[in-house]
Amino acid sequence: MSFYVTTPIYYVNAAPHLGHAYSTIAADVLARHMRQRGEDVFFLTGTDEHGEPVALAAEKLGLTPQELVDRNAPRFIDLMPLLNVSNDFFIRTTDPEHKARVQEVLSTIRDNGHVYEGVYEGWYCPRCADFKTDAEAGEDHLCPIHRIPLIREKEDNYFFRLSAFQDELLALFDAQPDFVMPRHRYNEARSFIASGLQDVSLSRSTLTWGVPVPWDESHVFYVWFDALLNYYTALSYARPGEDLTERFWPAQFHIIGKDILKFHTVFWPAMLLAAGLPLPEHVFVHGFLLMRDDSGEEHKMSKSLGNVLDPLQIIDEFGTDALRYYCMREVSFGHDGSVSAAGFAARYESELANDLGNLASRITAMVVRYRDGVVPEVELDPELAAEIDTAAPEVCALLDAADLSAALEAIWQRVRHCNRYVETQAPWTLAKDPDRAGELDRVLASLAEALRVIAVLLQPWLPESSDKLLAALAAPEVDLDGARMQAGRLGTISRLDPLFPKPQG
RNA sequence: GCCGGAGUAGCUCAGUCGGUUAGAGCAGCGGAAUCAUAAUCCGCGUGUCGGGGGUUCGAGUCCCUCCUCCGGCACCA
Repeated sequence: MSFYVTTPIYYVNAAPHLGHAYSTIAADVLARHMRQRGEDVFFLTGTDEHGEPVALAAEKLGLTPQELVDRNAPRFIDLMPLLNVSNDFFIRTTDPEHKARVQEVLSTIRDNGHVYEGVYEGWYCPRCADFKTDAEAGEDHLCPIHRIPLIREKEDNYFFRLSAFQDELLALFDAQPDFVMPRHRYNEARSFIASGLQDVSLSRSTLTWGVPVPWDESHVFYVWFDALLNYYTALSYARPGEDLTERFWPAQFHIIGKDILKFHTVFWPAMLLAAGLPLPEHVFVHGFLLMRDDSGEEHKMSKSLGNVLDPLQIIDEFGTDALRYYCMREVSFGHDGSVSAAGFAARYESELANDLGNLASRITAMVVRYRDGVVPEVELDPELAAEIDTAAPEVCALLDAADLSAALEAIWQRVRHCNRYVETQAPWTLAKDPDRAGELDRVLASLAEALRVIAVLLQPWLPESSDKLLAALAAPEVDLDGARMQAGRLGTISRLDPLFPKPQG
């Protein structure tokens, strides 16, 4: 089966921050997991490069918009290997293939009768050269930036007949209760639709930085229509000479943040309906990571506070896996949650270093010490096997629902279980009594195998550490079929350097 | 204002269709062990499950009401 998962495309105007990393890591965990299951996976991320903010920023810097995006896009492209993200393609909405495809799809929507010419009327700031929302204009109709009076202006626009899709969207939501996840986001989206949909502008005539409207070159498409289509257009040109659309469309999961819910759960399905294209299966809306400073105050992430938990610094000091783990572990996926430097340090030390790192360390050390690294070929402890073997199906079920944090917790329960098993079996005691060599064989073999299974299960979250662990066990297979006791072959075990070394001091 | 979510141990949270003495992790206190990155394991909680009322043999779980916090109520990407 095919599995297509996407991240939002990131607006090139901002510098990459933890929020970008969060969405991307989440999608990567899903992609990696599905590959382990043998699915035909395509994982897309990219940058959103059109629209007014880019045009304005470029002007300020004395650059063309294209120069600006060419300068900024690499910051996001380079972020992917840094996070050890396994995306299959990186789309830029300035790609000529994307633009051509956007024009095609939107022309189809027009041919299908869902576009009309109209007049957009709103509060306009001559200094910003832009319309303000009613909320921004406020009751006094002043520009929130310049504090000057706004002018009631009109602009010729093409409109998308969003209102015509209200009933179809409601029917979609009723028929597919998991179209938007988690449930509270589904409610939010549905109530927005039920409250009544208005038509939306599809084009801008005051702006030139965008995809030209093919039937009227004096307009460019409003950036959201161009941006959303990336999920669809990318498949047509990601592989030169090959169109992957048939193979991967529709997507199984769009992973997005809650700030762009409306566009992905209302506009996007309506556009696809208008174009006669199949709809994605799930839009998963995650929450925000709130920064907690030393005084315990919570803040939404921003550039000025970005240094409270700097992802690049974490990667630098503790490695990519530590960042990936912390993001997926600390915050229940789908909810907002607090992150902090102190929280990171606590989880790194107690969970990565002490629970997992030390477990790997003690098991490999004992097999080397007591059996020269050779895992005895004996019957495994059925009780431990039963505990370990229930993990893979549990993880699969949880990840089918994109519950990334619960799945990780399910694995961690096995990590803790293994540490308890070591204590209750006390292999060091067995080792002192030659008559109990058989018992020791069984304990060591069971633990080594359990550790292998855990390493396979953790691969989507901790790809680097999982590889190291499996290398030390001389059992490199990561297919999920192997995530059962005695489903893999262990080679001669070698000593393992600490997976998560503690900072000195 | 309207709609939706949340309020459970010091902290972060789990509690599926209402059913046995309400759970986990962390932090704290006490102990055991020594294979291991001094890591691990065991034991220890008088929690008004936000307040009040109701339904029920039985409610954290359902209904009503009140309080507090958060989100949405559209063209900022």
